[in-house]
Amino acid sequence: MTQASARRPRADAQRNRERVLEAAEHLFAAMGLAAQTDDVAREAGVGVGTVYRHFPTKRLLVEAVIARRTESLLAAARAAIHDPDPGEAFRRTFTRGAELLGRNRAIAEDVAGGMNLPALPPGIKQALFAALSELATRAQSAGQLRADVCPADVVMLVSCVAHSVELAHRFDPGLRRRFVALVLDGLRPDVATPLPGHRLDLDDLHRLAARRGGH
Amino acid sequence: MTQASARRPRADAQRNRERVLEAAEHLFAAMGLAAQTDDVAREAGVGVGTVYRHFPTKRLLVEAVIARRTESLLAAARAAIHDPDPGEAFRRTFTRGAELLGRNRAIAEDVAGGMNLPALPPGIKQALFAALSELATRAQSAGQLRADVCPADVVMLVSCVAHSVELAHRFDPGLRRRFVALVLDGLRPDVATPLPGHRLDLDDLHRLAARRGGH
DNA sequence: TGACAAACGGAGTCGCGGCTCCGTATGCTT
DNA sequence: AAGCATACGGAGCCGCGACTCCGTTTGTCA
Repeated sequence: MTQASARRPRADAQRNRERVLEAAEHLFAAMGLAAQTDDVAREAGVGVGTVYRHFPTKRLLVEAVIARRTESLLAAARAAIHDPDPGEAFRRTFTRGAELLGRNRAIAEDVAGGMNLPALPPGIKQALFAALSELATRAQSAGQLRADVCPADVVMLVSCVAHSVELAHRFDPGLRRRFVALVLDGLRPDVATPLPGHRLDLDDLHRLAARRGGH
Repeated sequence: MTQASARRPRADAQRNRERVLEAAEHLFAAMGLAAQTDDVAREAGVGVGTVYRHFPTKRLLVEAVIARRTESLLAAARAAIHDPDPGEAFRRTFTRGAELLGRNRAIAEDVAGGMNLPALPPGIKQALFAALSELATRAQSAGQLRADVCPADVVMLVSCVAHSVELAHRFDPGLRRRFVALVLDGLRPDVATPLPGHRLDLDDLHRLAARRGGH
């Protein structure tokens, strides 16, 4: 068997890794994915080489940042599943997610542009979407969410909220909140002009993504 | 005064310009703005140099294509202003616009990512947004559209529809239609949880865009 | 039909941004 | 304190895609 792991990393390495993550969080939140690795390095007071040693790819750095910023939302979403008022639980979680997106441009861009499903092993994004779907289904059973939306619609709406974050950034911060309010109104069970087309769940979404991705 | 214009351009030049436009329309519709100028040239059976002689910039080529594909929608939008049923006129025009976006990936990307307001002299995009705002206002006066949405919201919704086109392309064509239906439901006057924040009209939007653009 | 302006083609340039390489510095262990 | 693995820095590389330049071709007009 191969000589396994890992004595504890050197102190400066650990410190620098933390600095890089913090710099990346700031820059990505403020400038989105357009922030360059060199900028992150400068902000962290570190050379580019160091950034790439800790995060061999820009994508990996981005995902590390997203993971850190998303954990508590995932916890909240999972807790909300047992809320006695499923409609409210869904709306609260949806809104809270929107606010996270509003606070971090890079996460918004990532969710808007990709929601690219083959993410990290832990798969926080998938977990979040799964929890949100669960919340939606419960709200539907309670008659507090229109019955004809499906998990794929919810994912799409989240992606559109992420898109509205970019617009809000470019024009007016208020736009995002107004959009979320409009969407939630459109999701009420009483309006409900039946939606065209067919329902898709998260698995269908994965399958379709894989097919198109494979070209 | 300077020697003014323009004897008629050479026959091959005219022919090539047309070929380039047509190739660009096909490629941009199918692959979005990711289609490269070299591809357009190849598809047109022409050298890159020729493309750049007729359209000195990729952006100018894109805008020429958009202008061609958008004219008839603008005419329809303007005609709809005099429709006796303003609610229906708004919804029909909104839907028709969404379908145009669904048919042309590049236009969708352009509307989603930029809706960058300083466009060509004719300013087709502005004209379209103006007409759509007018339609919305009339629908509101007739009590067929919630009173608290404003022109900026409508522009944002269009941009989000454009975004949903990308998702539809990547996952399932049905997603766009479902999104449009959801949004139109959210715009009905009877639901109307009041929207947060303040109203913005198109001029505000221009002003804000200019301020941010100037950094 | 000759001559010349107009147009063509496409190899090459250029800027950008992600990433690598390697000579130097530094923390840890003995 | 010496030695070595680990980590650092940042100049430079490389691929990509928009755009240019110039030698060649072609339409037009006298």
